[in-house]
Amino acid sequence: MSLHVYNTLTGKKEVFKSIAKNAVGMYVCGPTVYGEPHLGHARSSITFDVIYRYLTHLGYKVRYVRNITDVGHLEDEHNETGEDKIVKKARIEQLEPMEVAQHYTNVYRQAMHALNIIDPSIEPLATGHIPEQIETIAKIIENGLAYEVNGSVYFDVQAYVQRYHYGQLSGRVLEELLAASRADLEGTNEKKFHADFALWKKAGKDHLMQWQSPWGRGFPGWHIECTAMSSKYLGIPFDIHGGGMDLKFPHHEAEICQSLGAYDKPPVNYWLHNNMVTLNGQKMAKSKGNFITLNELFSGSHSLLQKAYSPMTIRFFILQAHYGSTIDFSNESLIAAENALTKLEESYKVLDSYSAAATSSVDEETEKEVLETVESCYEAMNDDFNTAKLIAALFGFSKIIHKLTDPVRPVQISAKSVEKLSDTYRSFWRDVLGMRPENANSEKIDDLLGILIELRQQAKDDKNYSHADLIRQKLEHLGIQLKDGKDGATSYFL
RNA sequence: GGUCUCGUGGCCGAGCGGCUAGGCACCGGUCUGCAAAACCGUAUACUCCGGUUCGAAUCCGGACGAGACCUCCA
Repeated sequence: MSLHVYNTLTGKKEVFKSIAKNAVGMYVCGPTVYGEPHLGHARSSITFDVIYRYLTHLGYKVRYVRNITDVGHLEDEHNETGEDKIVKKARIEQLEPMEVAQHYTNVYRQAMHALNIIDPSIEPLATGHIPEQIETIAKIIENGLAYEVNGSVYFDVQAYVQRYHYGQLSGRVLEELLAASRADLEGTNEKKFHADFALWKKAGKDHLMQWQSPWGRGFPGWHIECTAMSSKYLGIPFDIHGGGMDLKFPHHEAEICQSLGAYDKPPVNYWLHNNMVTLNGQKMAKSKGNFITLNELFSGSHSLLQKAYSPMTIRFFILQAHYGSTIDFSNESLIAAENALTKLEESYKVLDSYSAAATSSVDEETEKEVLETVESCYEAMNDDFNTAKLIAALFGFSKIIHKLTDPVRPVQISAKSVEKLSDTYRSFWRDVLGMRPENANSEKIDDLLGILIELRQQAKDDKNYSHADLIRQKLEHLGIQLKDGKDGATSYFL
């Protein structure tokens, strides 16, 4: 089966076909850097990280662009007191707006690295592309699809619908937008039509982030940066545009308008949207104040957290569900994820140190299982990046590995099959799912535990089991687990 | 109010018309000084009511429930 993706634009699973034969252009909406990154950000970045990794695994050369929105945009566009979010944060924290943006950009990047997310090929900043945005806006005006009022520029939706189909992505129709109109809020509005959206906003004197433009001093509208930057680095149209579900409307709908408005071409062939992380069934969001930041998860410092959860646990937790479904946060499911992750990680280590004994007897049944499981790994990922199914397949591998290394009656398979199993497991576990071992044990710890294991062994030899158990128990309290193997050797797990 | 999505066993979560998803937890067994791990085995499902079909968790209609978007949001 070839790669199929669920295209939110058409609402269907489609065969994925890239524009260039062996290359893919992918753009994903990154964060607005005015606050701590939370679980929701992790979901989006992990989703597209795995998509990026899998496309690369399939042999595509991927140019992956993920922006940083470092202009805060308005808290409330309809209200004159609407304040730029980054500017507001800067006022509260008594910093330069760019200090705020820089700080949260740094925090975001650190968290991404902790989650083993590969850096995008290009990570453009909105403020670094003001000329490009102005240029794009000018093109739209030139094409008669935007108008200037009082130093601000708005997209002319009414003119747009004369030429193009509006609401393709969000399924919204203009009549609906009219019906939902907040006419009562529009007293001071400059827009000709309430569905029009800002491309450029005039800045007041005390607005801290502002730039010179053909329309006077101001700052760009929220949606235009993605159009300007994606077209600059990926061309038009490009292959994949990703982001959270909540961005479908108005943000992505506006991007389609802007792209058609400026270039007469739709921006992208495949729209992919990840679903939300919920907390007690409610969307986790900054604006709702019910979010848990990534650093809180890593350290366990949040009243809702029973314990700290490692970055890989978070990553695994998210990958256990398909990206298109919501996932509900709970301590129970995080702990379950932690246990499951440990199992797969241990099987991986066992396999890593396994070498097939030279033998002529080969278990046909197991041989077949290996091939089938390899197959199901690809099937899972080709089916719209179904990581939940992939993980189920990896547990299949785990079972096979334990059969091979059974201390009593190990099953034999051919060296070729072992290699196949090993390569596939490594590819999918490490390269595609991006799971990395977390406890790089320092040599000192290894030596120290070696001493304790030796002392315990002496106690065991003397049949002083209470002493032996005491050592094991005390280590257990420190989170170190001792396991006595069949061969008499003891191993430890942090 | 409008648009849309979803409702699976104790918990999480695949499934898109017939064939064991998987994980976590639980229980029984093998192994072990005891644990742990591993292995073998048992159990627990498809919100409700109609319909289509030889056959439905899966398709259609309805009810109830939950959520998302319609303002900034991953």
